[in-house]
Amino acid sequence: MTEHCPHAELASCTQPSSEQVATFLEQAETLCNQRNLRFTRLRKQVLELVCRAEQPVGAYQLLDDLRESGRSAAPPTVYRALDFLLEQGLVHRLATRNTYLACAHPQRAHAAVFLVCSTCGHTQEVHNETVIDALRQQAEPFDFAIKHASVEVSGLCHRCRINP
Amino acid sequence: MTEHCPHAELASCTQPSSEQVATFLEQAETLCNQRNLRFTRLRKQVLELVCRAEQPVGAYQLLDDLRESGRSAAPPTVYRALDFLLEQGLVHRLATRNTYLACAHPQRAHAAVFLVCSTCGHTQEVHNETVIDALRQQAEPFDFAIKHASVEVSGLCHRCRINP
DNA sequence: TTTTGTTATGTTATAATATAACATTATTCA
DNA sequence: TGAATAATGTTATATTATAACATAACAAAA
Repeated sequence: MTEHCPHAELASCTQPSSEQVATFLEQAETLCNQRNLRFTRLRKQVLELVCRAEQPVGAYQLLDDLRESGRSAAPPTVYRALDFLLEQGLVHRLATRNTYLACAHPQRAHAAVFLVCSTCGHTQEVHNETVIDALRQQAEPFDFAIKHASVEVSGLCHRCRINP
Repeated sequence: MTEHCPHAELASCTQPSSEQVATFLEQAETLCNQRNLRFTRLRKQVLELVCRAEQPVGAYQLLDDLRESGRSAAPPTVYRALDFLLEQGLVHRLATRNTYLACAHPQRAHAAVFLVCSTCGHTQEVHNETVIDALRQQAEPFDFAIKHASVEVSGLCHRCRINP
């Protein structure tokens, strides 16, 4: 998921080459097989659409894309596929924007932080244990058992800072 | 915002006494006056409803509440009041749940973390610079200028852990 | 290989959340 | 007072997501 990013030289982004998409889809398929789950044509197609999107994409955009591809589709078509992909950690949902993006590291479970540019929408997934460690520290005195953390940071990306 | 919380002995929660609500509303009014902004009857009423809610509350629940109170109201009525209160830091919005809650510390700007119990909905606002520091650290190599961080942790609260 | 149970998808309808656009009222301040 | 600005009222509609039930595809046992 690295190559053609228009904004971030420093790291991965959401506009991968065809080759990278193919690799990612293969990884996803392998992972589903290992878990005895069905990586159906629909699920694969939705994941591919999410991967190819330059930026986090909305469910109804995916619905349009599916329909353009000739498939008959309604909202549940998309949401069910997304639910599956979310459960398997293959995509993430940005709650602050109601959009979906491919996971940068689907292999292993992880806590992710998203840096979302409020100008161009470019979104960077970053991983680092310090944030989740800090959250665990904060949760502890409340005896709160963390299941999932949604950490979405909005601001200006490098490119938009330089060239507003 | 402390007294009657059914679940957390350890800290503040969203079910305050009438007295505490009154104090909070006074604080809000003072703050608006200082900023030369109008703490109108509608804004006050919406803030009071948010304060009195036992848990983070949805916009359409607030709409119903307003109507029950005899006021004529439509969705924009609520959303405009909420937008104002959000801008002034008097309420927070939980993006993962589309709900709103009174800010525990409206006096000063701050980065907040929300511990949201996925069983009972009880939500704890906590403050601590370690999380935002960790985020700043993560954003720096990307030259990303943070404007706002949405940090929402779902899991089990103390009470629901003990008494499931 | 048919049967049977399970999982996935199709389809229609609708719920839940949020905003656009324009009219009216209230407030401020010259 | 009157003009400008800010807030609210009102109607309509956009956007995001789910419920409910029918059909199809698949898997595993009989």
